[in-house]
Amino acid sequence: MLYLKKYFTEGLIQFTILLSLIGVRVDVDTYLNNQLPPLREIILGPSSAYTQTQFHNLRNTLDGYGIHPKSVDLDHFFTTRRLLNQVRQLDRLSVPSTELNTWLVHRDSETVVSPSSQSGPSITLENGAGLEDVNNPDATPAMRGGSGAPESTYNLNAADSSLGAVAPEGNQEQGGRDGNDDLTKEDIDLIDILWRQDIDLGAGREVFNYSNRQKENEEEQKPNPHESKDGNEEQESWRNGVNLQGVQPVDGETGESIPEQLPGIGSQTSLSLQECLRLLEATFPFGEESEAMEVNNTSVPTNSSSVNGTTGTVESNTVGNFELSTGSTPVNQDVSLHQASLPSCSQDFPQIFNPQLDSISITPRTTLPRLSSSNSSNINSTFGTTNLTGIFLPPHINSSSNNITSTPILPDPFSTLLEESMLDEISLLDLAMEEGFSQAQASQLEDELDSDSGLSLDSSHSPASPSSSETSCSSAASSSSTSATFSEEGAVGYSTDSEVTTVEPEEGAVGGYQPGYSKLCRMSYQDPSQFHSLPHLDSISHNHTYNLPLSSAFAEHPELPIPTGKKNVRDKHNSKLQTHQDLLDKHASRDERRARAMKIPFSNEKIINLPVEEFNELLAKHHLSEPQLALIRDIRRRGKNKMAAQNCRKRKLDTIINLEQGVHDLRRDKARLLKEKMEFIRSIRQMKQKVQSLYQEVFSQLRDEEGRPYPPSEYSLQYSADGSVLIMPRCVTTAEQNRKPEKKQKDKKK
DNA sequence: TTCTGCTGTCATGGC
DNA sequence: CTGCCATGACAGCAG
Repeated sequence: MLYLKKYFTEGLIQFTILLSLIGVRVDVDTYLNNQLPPLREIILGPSSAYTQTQFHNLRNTLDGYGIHPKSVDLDHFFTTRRLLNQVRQLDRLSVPSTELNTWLVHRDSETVVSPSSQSGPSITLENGAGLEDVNNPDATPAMRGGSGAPESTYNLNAADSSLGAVAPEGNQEQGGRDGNDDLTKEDIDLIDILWRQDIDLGAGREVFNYSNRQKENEEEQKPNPHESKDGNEEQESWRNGVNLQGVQPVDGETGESIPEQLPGIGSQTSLSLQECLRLLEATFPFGEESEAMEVNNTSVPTNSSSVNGTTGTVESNTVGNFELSTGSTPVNQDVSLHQASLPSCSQDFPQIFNPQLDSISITPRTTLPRLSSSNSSNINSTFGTTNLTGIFLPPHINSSSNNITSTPILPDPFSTLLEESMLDEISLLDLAMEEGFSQAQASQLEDELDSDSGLSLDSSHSPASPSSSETSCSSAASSSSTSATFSEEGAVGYSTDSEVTTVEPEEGAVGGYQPGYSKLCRMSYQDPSQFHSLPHLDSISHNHTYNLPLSSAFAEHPELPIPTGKKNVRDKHNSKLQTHQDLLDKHASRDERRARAMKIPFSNEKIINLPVEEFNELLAKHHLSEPQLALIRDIRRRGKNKMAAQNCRKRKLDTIINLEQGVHDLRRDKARLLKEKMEFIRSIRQMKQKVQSLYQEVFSQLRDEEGRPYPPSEYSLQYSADGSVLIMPRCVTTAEQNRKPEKKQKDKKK
């Protein structure tokens, strides 16, 4: 059965790891508690029968933060709950599951199964018990468990029971189990928020690494449950040794020793870690006692030492929360799972628990300490919770909790949470904006594509970019294997047409079908491949009347086949061309036929494109009648006007395209500016947050002549221009905002 | 048949 | 004044 469990558990773990890798959070807690009794049975073992009640108990404990029903702290508890709910409502942060999380789960399950785990609890219990007794005189007998074992022991049992380990003391679990779910989620949210906040505040990654190292150390340190059974004394001695060392946790980032004030947060976390480790060891007896003694000597002593040194017996020590050393502060005694779950608040928490802090601004802080105190009584439940949380919490949470000591600055947690939520909103806005921007870009791209399909084609021919148009046209002309001779004509307006015209023989008799070529140029823009298919020109339906040398030539030499026939020879669509030529002739004939009718001796092309001087010479050469001259002038006028109209239309298109481009650029700039704006807003908020935290910190440390803290409701800090900070009554501040109060002035360096 | 786009043409104005 | 160009407006044609 054990093997089956092990394999099954391993499979689940692997599956969970995969899920975590792809970002899916696996709420094992839920499944274990509610959904899969068989699974739980398999993983946790037959002892899970106990666990149900234990889970209930645990849940209760979590909800109540381990507060005894009769405890006066229930008020605080509800307050905390309310605040937490509010925070949750502000922003629900989904905690991503990670590998670490999965492993923790696995370990727990294994631990439960393994008989050693059962024995293990006793060991831990002893350690914790001693501490617990000392620290938590408040603990009710019921909480401690019917066994009468020390609280620590009880806690351990509870934790184990939560895991499915045998927990004969049902009483203990009552406090803790039920609340686990809710608290765990809340804690997760808080932890995640705080963790992010730490990151935002610049907490070094090494901090987390440090915590991780501690975790690992703890894992390694954790002797096998079996051994722990027998070696409870060893652990205690180990811890004692740690205490003797008096090593304080060191901020991984700053290298400074971390204040020991941290309440039970760390302890809780550590407890969960230890339990997890212990369970893991139980499952996978990789950890040798010797290896654990090495690890303990190194990492463990650091945290616990400080604790013991101050308070003498701190749950955290018992729990093995090395990171959080609360020894010096009386708060140390208060250990709450919540706080334990709260990751990166380490530095702030001292402030939080600092009684000097003004109640107004630090309402959350006050609540938290209270919670911790209340929890102190229900350490057992806390531990149970811790197990769940620690096990199921995402790795970063754990790391963050471990890192609490190392985190540099932690402002008011709730304000931080609020700030974070706001920041998240901003980030969401940013994302939305970015998305909008991307969408806008996409739409613009679509527009551009559309314009390319339509306008841009023309744009290439636009007068504004005559070069391009010309180039394209020239390319088209070149593709048509004709050398541009239009220069001879003295190109006018768009070279496109003129160049195209050059395709024809100089006389232009052979089909100076300019419009068609212009169209060709456009088509070439649309699809360059069409350059090779010049014959398509023949298929151009539009008839462009007068400059058509074709028609003129045809008119002049009716007997000759239509000049376009040259191209048509290559063309496969002769019949089509024939029809088209008919149409061309038909349409072109208007001025052409007139010219024919009037016996005009030269082509319309010359009439239109020749420079004025040459044109006049041409006219002078031939003795033309007045009607002929009038017709020629009309032809020239219309021809030029036609080109002018084409140029004009091209310019229009080009203008439109330019405007579109300008709109695109403006939109892009707008999006960029908005993004920058949001970034500035975010940075400003962060600065405000920091300033607020500093304000609170400074204010909380201020004392009057009698050493009493200033009530924040009556006094406030004012910043002077020279950088000094003044504390002055609020009434004065409000009434005499502009006047510099000469009241109490205390320079605060900051 | 209607709509739309393209083209040619005319009228006008400016240079 | 003439020539050229630009442009709006209109009409015709074709898809």
